[in-house]
Amino acid sequence: MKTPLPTDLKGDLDAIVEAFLYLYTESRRLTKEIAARHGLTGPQLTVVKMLEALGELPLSRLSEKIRAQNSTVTGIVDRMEREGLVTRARSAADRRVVHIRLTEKGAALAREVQVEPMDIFREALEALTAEEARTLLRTLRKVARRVEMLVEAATEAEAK
Amino acid sequence: MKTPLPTDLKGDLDAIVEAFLYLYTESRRLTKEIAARHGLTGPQLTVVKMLEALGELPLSRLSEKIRAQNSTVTGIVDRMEREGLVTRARSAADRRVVHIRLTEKGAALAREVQVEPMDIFREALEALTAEEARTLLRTLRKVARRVEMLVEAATEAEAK
DNA sequence: GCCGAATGTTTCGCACAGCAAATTTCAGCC
DNA sequence: GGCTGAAATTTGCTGTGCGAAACATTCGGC
Repeated sequence: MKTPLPTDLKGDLDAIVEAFLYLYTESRRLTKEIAARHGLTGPQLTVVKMLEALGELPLSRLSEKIRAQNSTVTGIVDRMEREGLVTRARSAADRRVVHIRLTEKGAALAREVQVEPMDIFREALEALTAEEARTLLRTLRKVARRVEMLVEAATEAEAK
Repeated sequence: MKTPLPTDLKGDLDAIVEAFLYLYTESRRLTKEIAARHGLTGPQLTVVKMLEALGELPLSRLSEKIRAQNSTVTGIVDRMEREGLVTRARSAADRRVVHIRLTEKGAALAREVQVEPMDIFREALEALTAEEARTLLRTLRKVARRVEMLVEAATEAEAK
């Protein structure tokens, strides 16, 4: 710690966590609302946008991207396929893998929903000055690096 | 804008969103993992810690705190009551309201799980200087206010 | 003191998310 | 060919989450 000032740093940290949680849950709630307006659920909107950005993807790749298990994603894709939003196609190169791709209907929907997840958050960020944004980014990155370290330490401790 | 530098502000904002999401999902994943280690789910751990900090709470108050509907919280409390972690008690003052309180078992569990939700995030925040923390807080608050405004604007537009 | 509105909670029905374990199909290797 | 491991799916289960409706209670007004 460079500046040990123990003033009411603790209070500040609590407040940061609170603000952070507010921002996240609110952004997420809105995303869900937008998704619902188009007959989608939150995760489904995420998938649609992911596929729009990256083109077709093996299911496993998709699972990694949205941080879920294959079996979970299988279910999500099932429901989306049922709605005619995506198609499955076995890979010619490796017939174990299944490529997920947007249908025309899915692609149209993706274009229609111009809002990306977390968009309201992004929009709110525009109230910041460039200076503030840069500082915020630097700070968040610092915190992120620290989280990474803590995570590593934790997983190592587990592999005791 | 004090510093109009429109350099690659957009890129910065994207990076902020990314870092933000990383921090959230990672913190949440860890919280869930810790909760699971003690036979709890994520929301249940949140409730336990909330009650530990605030004492008994009306169910509605609890719902607000964890940002969920009453009907959702009823379910969560049901399961926790089944496990003997909390009790319900009708208020004497207003017999409509139900106070949720930790049982001895619940309180013991709360003491045992010293980690609060988002704790790893909080821990990572300690890598910041007091100065940085204060700036971060100020910036997040600003963004939060902006989100609030956007939310209000959106809900008003809906009530057209 | 009664009535209608408001408040707090629960019930019900529903759909999705999410996981683990077991299974199937396939690729690559010896 | 037989083995091992990877990719995806199936199955079975639990929890989350919501909205609508039901219910009890309280409160405000008259």
